[in-house]
Formats: sequence, structure tokens, C-alpha cells
Amino acid sequence: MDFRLYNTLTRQKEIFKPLKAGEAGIYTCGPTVYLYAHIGNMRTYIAEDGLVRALKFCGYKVKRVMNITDVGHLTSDADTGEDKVEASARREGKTAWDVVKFYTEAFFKDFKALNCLQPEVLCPATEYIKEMIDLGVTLEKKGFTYLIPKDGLYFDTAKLPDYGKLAGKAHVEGLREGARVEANAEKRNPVDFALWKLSTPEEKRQMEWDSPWGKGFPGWHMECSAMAMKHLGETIDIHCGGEDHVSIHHTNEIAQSEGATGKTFSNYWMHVRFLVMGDSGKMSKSAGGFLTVSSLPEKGYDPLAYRYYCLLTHYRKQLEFTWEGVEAAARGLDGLRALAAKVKAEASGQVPPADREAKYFKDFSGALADDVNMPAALAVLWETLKDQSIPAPQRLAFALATEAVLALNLFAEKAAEELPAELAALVKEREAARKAKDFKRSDELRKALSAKGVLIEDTPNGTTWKRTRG
RNA sequence: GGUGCGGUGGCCAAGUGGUAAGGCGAGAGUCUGCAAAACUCUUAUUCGUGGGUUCGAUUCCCACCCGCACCUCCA
Repeated sequence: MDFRLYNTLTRQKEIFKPLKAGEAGIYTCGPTVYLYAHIGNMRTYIAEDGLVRALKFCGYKVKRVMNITDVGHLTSDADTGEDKVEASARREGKTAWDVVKFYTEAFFKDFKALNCLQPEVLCPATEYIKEMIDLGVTLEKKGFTYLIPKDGLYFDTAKLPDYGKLAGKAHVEGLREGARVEANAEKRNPVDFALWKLSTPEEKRQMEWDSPWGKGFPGWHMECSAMAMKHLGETIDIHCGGEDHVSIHHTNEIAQSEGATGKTFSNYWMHVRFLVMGDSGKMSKSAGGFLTVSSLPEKGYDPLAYRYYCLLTHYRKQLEFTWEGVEAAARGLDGLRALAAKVKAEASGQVPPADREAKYFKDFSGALADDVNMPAALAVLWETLKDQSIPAPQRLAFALATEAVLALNLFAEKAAEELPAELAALVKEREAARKAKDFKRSDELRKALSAKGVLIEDTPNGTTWKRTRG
């Protein structure tokens, strides 16, 4: 089956043709570790995880490379401002290296909580300084660069005829004409960007390295070009990232890489649209109040309810975040798990291999292969699990198979929850009252428990309870 | 100012040139002391507005209205 992917470069869905049959080399822009990642960031990682898992499900051997930006990302993309990591270190009174370590660990904690697969290769930018310098030297030799004294080595975008092809020529022309105030008048073109920034005496950087141009640190775009080519070759299959990277970061990666090699940098570009906050404004790091993955359990939600929420909307459509939406997703996921548990019980221990020739299986993989259409894939799962005409063991086998791509812990055993002694006593008292047919007292107690977030359920096998969210 | 995207039932959301997946919610029934849970059923002749192409458009084209994002730090 053909795997189709929307390619930002051509603005259309294309059949994915890998460089090596059956394999996919993917580079995904990772986090800048100067602060916690927020749930908007995580939407992108969930979508990329979906791509990786979908390709694997469809039989591809995937090598995913993800960078950790631990140096060189300035507070402004115009190559001005402070290095984010250095700024964060100063703010928190830590060393830059401690900041990086702390937020890298925090990131992967969230990453795992959302069931994102660990990338095959992880690369911190600070471990690839040599590769970045080499790339700068190559570009310099080929005449793509110029040096601004006491500032840095810059890429001359006028030297690359198709500069800006990813974002669209007209778009780059718009930038060139300077809709924005140009912060650095010494640049030859407003869209030129730094390959290497020189340390300045007043700056007192914690992270800096020697280079042919002087002591300093790499420009933000350098790491992705250097590391992607190091691990995946001069041309890679798929490059992913958030939609904001189209016009600057990825455009400049292309400029650096293609300038240096003369070859196509990436055959396919996949961009995930933003999660936006409905009422509380923009989801951004600079805005301060942003939600992290840990906000979810704090509100009583399984982080995977957020994964499900993201999967419910196609990655190329803007997703508006609301707590109501998370609630609906959480209920949906609960329902899906309950359905899965029921099917498992019906299957009574039988787990045959999944029938890959069955219509539902093909529908499911077809949805994945159609530009990673997760909402459609989920619909297939729901319909299949409910379809009584399919033997339960077959449905179970299918559900288990879909976990490889949906990763929603459908069959997770719920940890036995303990109720505080006083509430447990109320549950017992109510059960006794109910047995004695004292329904008035029984209903009072049920109401009281409900007010404390405990929902009573009377089953033929006795009374049970469960926590409600709140 | 530049670029791009979207408007589908109460809400979220797939989708297609031949008459609308799925989820949440809601309503009815079964069950229950009553509930809850579960199960069954129901819930858009209609896809922003106005034109056009077509035997036929929600799906293609044009115009318009509305909303949003990116180009500032973002994924």
C-alpha cells in the first residue's frame, strides 16, 4: 500500500517514496531545554510520534533523529537577544549545564507520559559543535558566507537562488521588503542569518567554543542541518516540525544544507499545526502562564486522555484547546477502554493473530497511510470493537494491534484505588442501610459521597464505587 | 502589510462529484427500590452566503461574509 504524506514543499499530498525501500529516515526538531515544554509543544511530538508509529505499522523500518537544543537558540530569531539557555541559567541561578540537564529530563518525563516512542537517535546540540563548525567552513569555502566583525558569520541568502522555496517565494519577498524593523543593519539582506555567533566580552557566556571565526557558539539553525546530515545522510526522507518553523528555521536549514551539499536536503516536509488556547490566549512560552503535561493529572486526567484528544483531530488542522474538550476526550477514552475490556472478556482468553486481510484492518492501515489520518483510524477502531458480527477474539486481536500506533493503554489494568477510611465507612454504612431497605438513609449517604467525588454503583455482585473527576 | 488555513448536527470531528465516519452530549426504552453502569434505539434531506460548471456539488470554479494561524518567543 502506498503511504501518502502532505509535503509542505509542494503543498500537496504525495506518495511517500523513501530513499531506501522499506526504510524511513526522519528528523524531528526537538525541544529547546531552557524551560518546561507546554502542551502545545507536546501536540507536535504526539503527531510526530503518530507518523513514526504509522510508518512502522505499515512495515517501514524507521530511524527517527531528534535534537535537543541546549545552546544557540536566541530569544529572537533575528539573531539578536540573549541565548535562551544562558538567560534561563541567570534567572534560575544555576549553571547553563544544570539548566539543560534539568529541563531535558523534565521533557522526557512528559514525552513518556504521553506514550511517545523514544527516538532512535537523540542528539544534544552541544555534542555536535565540531560538525557545525565543519558545515560553516564548507559554506565559507563555497562563498555563501560573510563575517560581521564582533558579531558572527552570516549566511548570504542572496547567493542561493531558490532560498525560501519552502515558505514560498512571495513570502520571503515579503520578509525581504522589511515589514519588520531590521534589528541588524549590517546584514546584507534582512533574511540573512547567523551560522556562528561570536562571544562578546560583556556577555560572559558559560557555553562557548573556539572556531575559525573566533570564540563563540553556533547559530540555532546549524545544529539541525549538521546533526540531520550526520545521522541520516545529505538527503533525508522526512523532516518534521511545528508550523512556525516553515518560514525561518526550516527555510534556513535548507539553505545551509543545500548550499553545502548541492543536494536536496529533505524530500518531504511535514508540519504540525498549532494548538491554540481558546479563552486564555496564545499558548506560548513567553506568555508565561502555559499548561504542561503535569497540569493534566493535577486536574484528574490521565495524560493519555490528552494524547487521545490530539489524535481526535488531524495534525494539519489547528486544534483549539479547552478543558471541555479534554473532558470529552477523557470520557471517550474511558469508553474505549471499557469497550476493549468487554471484548477481551468475551474473547475468554483467546488471542489469535490479527487478521491483516480483514476489511477493518485494511481500513485502519489505509487511514494511517492517508497522511496519518488518526481521527479516521480511531473511528475504525470504535466501529470494529462494537461490531458483533466479528468474533470477539478477532476484535481483541485487532485492538491489541492498534495499540502499536495509538498507544492509548487500552488494556491497562487500573491500579486498585484506596478510599480514605471515613469515606470507606460511609460506603459500608450505605450498603448496610440499603440491604435493610432503608432507602432514605441509603440515598442520603449516596448523595453525601457524590459530593465528595465518590460515585456509587450497585451491581448484582454488590456495591462498588469510583472516583469522579473534579 | 505579506503568507497560509478553516467555516460540516448542541459541542468536537472525518469525508466524498452521486445524496453525510466516529466521539462527547441529549432523548426514549430495558435493567434498578430509585439511581449509576451496561445494553438497545433515536438525534444533519444537510455540509458559512450568493452565483457558476455538471445529469448531479457539501465535495470543482468565482465572488462575498466570518474566524484563525504564521511572518515577534514559540512545536
